[in-house]
Amino acid sequence: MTHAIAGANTHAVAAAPPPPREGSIMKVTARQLLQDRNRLAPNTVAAVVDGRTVDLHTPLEVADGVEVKAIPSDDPRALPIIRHSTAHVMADAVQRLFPGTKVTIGPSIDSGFYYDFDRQGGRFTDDDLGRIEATMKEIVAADAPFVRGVMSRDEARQKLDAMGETYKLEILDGIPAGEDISFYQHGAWIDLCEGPHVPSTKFLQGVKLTSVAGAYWRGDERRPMLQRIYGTAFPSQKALDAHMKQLEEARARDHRKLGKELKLFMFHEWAPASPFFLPRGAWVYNALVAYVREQYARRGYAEVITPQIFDKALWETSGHWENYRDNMFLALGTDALETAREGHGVPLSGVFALDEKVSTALAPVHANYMCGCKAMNCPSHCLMFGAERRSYRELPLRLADFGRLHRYERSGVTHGLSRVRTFSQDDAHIFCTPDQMGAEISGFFDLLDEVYADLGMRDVKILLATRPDQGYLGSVETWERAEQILADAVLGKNRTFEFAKGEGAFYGPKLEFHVTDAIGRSWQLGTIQVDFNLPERFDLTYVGADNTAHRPVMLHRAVLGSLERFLSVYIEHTAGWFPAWLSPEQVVLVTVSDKHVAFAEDLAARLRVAGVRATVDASNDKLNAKIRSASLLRPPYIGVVGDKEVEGDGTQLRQGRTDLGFFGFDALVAKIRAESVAPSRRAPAAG
RNA sequence: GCUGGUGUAGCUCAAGGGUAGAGCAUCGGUUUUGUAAACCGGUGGUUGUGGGUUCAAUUCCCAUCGCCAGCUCCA
Repeated sequence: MTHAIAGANTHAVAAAPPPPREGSIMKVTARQLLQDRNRLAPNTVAAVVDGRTVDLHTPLEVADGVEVKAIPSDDPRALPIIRHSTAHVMADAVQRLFPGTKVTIGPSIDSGFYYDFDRQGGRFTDDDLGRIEATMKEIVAADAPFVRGVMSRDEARQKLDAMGETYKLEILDGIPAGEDISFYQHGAWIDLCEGPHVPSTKFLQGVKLTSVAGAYWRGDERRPMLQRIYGTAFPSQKALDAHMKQLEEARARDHRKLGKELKLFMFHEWAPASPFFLPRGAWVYNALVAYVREQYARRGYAEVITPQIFDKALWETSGHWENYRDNMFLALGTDALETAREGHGVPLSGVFALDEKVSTALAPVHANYMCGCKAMNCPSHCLMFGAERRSYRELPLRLADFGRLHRYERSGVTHGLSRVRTFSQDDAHIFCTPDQMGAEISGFFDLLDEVYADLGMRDVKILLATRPDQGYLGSVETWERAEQILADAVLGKNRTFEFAKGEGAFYGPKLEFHVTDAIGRSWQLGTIQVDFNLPERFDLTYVGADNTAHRPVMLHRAVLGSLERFLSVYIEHTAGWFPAWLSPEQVVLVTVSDKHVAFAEDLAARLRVAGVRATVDASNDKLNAKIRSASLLRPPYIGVVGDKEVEGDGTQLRQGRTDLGFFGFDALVAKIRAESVAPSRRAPAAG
């Protein structure tokens, strides 16, 4: 029982010893430093000492006169501390309510915190969450101070053993020799923990448990499944309320919900994770492709069209067979299927992913018959490059491809449009000389900046994803060279980047471009990857000015990435309110009464001839109802047509809930036509 | 793939061992409307699919598929 444990531990968690002084170096806590300077405020959660964020409990070795700043509870740096402490309070509550439950780890995360528990035989229900939350509130109200203590390794082991905390024992064994083995206690509850923590439980206002889910011990699917409880915490109830509102906003923008409501796309269980684009969605999709094509036309790209299904030999050459086979759909002819069926009696459909059973059944046909649906365009482009004798004068050769790709994604990972099994990308491969790489990457930055600006995506953040630990092609030296080129290109554009260690593709390092959407969430969209490997594998060469063969470099790049995934981001970014240049309809005309229908139909027809996408709602609903039902599809403009508008040959225009006033036919055409192209393509305003 | 949840009309949701109901949408009619929901009436379901238990299953059990959350994965 928790209380018995705490009783036994009272001595172990003693106050820290008085600070030893060694010359000008002393060992003191941030609390002492702040007190000495009279800067400890009632709302101080932690401190910044020497540039490091530390809690008030942990003894530090600092020099005399070190700089110390208090962190108040509403400082962003306090948030992870508050959340981590809240995780402790939750674990306390769980062990009070469910004795025998073992604790494991409970970190703070971006959206809050979680704690993983091993609860024998039991799972936590929503009711349990309510009870846990209530108990947590009691613990918070008790205003119990957090106390830090240090034990020897043997003491710690005995203690955890007595508590039956087997997972904590495993964590203890992982703590390197020489490091302090610290425990934190609040009230009667104690936990092996390195901190940091808030001074007392009263700092944990605005606490909310959000969900429960399974999670593997140490993220390893071979190890026990634990019960993870997620929650979030803020310095105040008010801040929590704001956060809950933000979540609600995100739910309201969920592209799966909007996709249905706005009739953009659908799914069917006979093609799992494969979107069907309905006419409105297909319009947006095609408009995006048209926009990118226009960009390509001005930037020297050439678009190609390539096959869907290839002999296994292609994938063996490219390395996908070895590195990516489990994610590929295989396609077989009837004869191969018959061979497999006869040999093994395994029922097969025409297209499927490779699992062990199927793999065994197919063993006899692998050699000759196996084909793969393309999961990437690059190998095709290599074949195209290699099909002719290439001159250095042709480089850089930029081959763009909107080809449809199929990737087998495991059933649990698919998600709306953002993770699907079939999609196409605004994909292109640039074949160039090593000398041209810098200029090509630089040119790509220009393209990227213009596209993101046109789409209203801000705050482009760049990550450099480096060589994975294993399963990569080529030599370490080649990788390092490529990583250097990418880093130099970013710096050459006066931009900064962060490393994403080990996150590179198996064939090369990449830059990832992350943008922030309208409600502050970050998404990876674009990427550019250096690849020395595929040209090697496909033995691609060009004839240089010196009349000898040289190996080209390949750059893989995409601006929007998967168009499907981009649409999911863009729908949520705009909440379904597409700008006129990307909206399936630009103006919906609603009539005041059916006297006006004939005029409205005529006006809409003339608008369409003039290049404006206009429709008419001629139903016999009242005007209010028509405006409402038109609004549900979120068109950029709605135009009201009544007697006055028939008279003036135009419409009373509204945008959302705003009345824009009367627009005659010519003015309306001029306005909407001007907005029918991407912002970067519009004529600059006169004057 | 794993853990848990879930699947009822086109959509959002009720009900429930004795073959299901609302609102909206759709259809028909009345109304002729001035800036976010007029009124009346009708149609619409093998309750995801396949087995099992039972006199009886949509309800209980098993399997399977889809979806949702999380884990793992994301070339």
